[in-house]
Amino acid sequence: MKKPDPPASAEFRRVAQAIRDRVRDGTYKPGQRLPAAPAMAEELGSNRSAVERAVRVVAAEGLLTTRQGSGAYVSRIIHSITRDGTGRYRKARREEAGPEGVQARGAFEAELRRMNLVPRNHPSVRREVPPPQVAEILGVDPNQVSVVVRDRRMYAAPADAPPGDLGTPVQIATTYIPLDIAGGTVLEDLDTGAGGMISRLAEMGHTQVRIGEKIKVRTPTPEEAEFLSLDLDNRVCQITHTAWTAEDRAVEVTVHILPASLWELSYSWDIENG
Amino acid sequence: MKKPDPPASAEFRRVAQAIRDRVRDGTYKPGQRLPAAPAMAEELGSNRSAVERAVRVVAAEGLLTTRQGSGAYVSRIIHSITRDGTGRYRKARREEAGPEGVQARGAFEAELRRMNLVPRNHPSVRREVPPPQVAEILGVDPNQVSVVVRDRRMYAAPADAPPGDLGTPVQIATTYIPLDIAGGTVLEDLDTGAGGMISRLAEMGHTQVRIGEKIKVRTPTPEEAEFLSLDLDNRVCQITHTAWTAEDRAVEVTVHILPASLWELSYSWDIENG
DNA sequence: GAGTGGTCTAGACCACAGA
DNA sequence: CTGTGGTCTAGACCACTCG
Repeated sequence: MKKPDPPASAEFRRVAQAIRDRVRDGTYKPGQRLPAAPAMAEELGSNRSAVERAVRVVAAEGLLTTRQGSGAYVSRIIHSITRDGTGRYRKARREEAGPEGVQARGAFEAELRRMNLVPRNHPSVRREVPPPQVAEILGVDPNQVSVVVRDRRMYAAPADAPPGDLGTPVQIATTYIPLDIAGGTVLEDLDTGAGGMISRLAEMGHTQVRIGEKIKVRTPTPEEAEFLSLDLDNRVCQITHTAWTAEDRAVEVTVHILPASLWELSYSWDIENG
Repeated sequence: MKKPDPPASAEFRRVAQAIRDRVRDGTYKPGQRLPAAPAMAEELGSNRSAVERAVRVVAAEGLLTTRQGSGAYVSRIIHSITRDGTGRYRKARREEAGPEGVQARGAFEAELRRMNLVPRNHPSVRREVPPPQVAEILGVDPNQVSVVVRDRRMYAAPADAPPGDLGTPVQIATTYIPLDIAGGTVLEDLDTGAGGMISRLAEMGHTQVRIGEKIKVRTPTPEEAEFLSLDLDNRVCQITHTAWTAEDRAVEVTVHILPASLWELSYSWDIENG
């Protein structure tokens, strides 16, 4: 049954909306493969080009992921995960956190459990030449190996997934600490112990008293797109997180890369009335 | 001089990068019209379809704006404006703020001035039935006219622009206040006086002591796209800002809609070490 | 009315996935 | 090897802007 009648203004948007609707109402379920483009074109009374373009649009919004040669799939996570920026920095919460520190746990984990998912982590540690903006914040040499880099790739896996299944990549968190602070300490170990980095830094005399976060929305780099299985025209939130000591020294910078469609960011604070 | 040699994987991406480069290096200046698609195709050794698609991609990133029948233009603002979420809520700053309150002034204005721009404002006030999520936060009836709505459309104009030229739309801010608080008060006037809404609310016994903001990145609605002159596949940040009193009553919700490519968000706070 | 971007069509080739 | 998405091509029509 063709449908050539309407003046066809923005046919691909009509198809895109049909796809969104089917994802939202569960006709297409998370993880499921969509019908091939020609089939869907037939079904919707359209043509392959329009369907391809529609899929591109919806994929850029984060609802679909395409894999060349294989098909278009509904994203496994189609609702937002909340990242509570401020709430995580309370001592009570920090003490109950696991080895990988505050960021990986607490609210984030609870958030995922509500979706029947569990967090997985792939940490790594190395020494490196810092990116220029990070070097500037930390006040270290941008041309030398002057920072310890703690890299965490974070996933969300179905609660019943086998240990080998990492699940969906949801975040890249890269922490930079000046080499003269972290070099040769437990901060170069994968496991930093109870309370994580923040507690260790405090024990070394670098107690954090103030946090700043800057948020920028942009397209992912090819590497980010690859790891997060995003299209190049998706969007990521880049959060540059900086921790200062009472002496106003920046002791830690963490850059978080989050698929923008996957997350909701939350901050809260008291007003100074003095 | 054609360039048909390379296997042409993602020709439109090559063209898109060429356009980005020319915007970044000033070959195409802010506000300037780009060459027509066929001309640009010739110049870059490409074809109209590839150029159109490339323009679409770069426009979705916020660097270009297209006007059907007229042309593609470099966006007037191609660098980020910073919105400091937390810094604006200090009493010192509030007292020096103008009539439209904290949000419209302070850091935002300073930020713009550095780009040789000045803020312009189009406020309006009315009573309305609140959107469901707002009604839930404020605890008011979602089916009745139960809130006062203060709407501000914000622009950035060149410093030397005539008064008639509003400049580039940069933000929509919609504030909702329960009718039983704001009804019949100065909060229904366009000008709320020195210190703005926050000070007036405090004087009425609704002192704000805690702020929460939730940030979501999404595609704009057609109406938002229209006002902000965005394409439908751009992105906006939707910031839902809530203010609570000491009695834990939400007295004000403001929804900010910002073109994501135009803004950088910033938050900072002290860590509780108690 | 001429020029512009927006869209659609139809067909073609490629790279990749997976049986 | 077949089917898939990704892309390119070339031409066509439309809606809109602007002189």
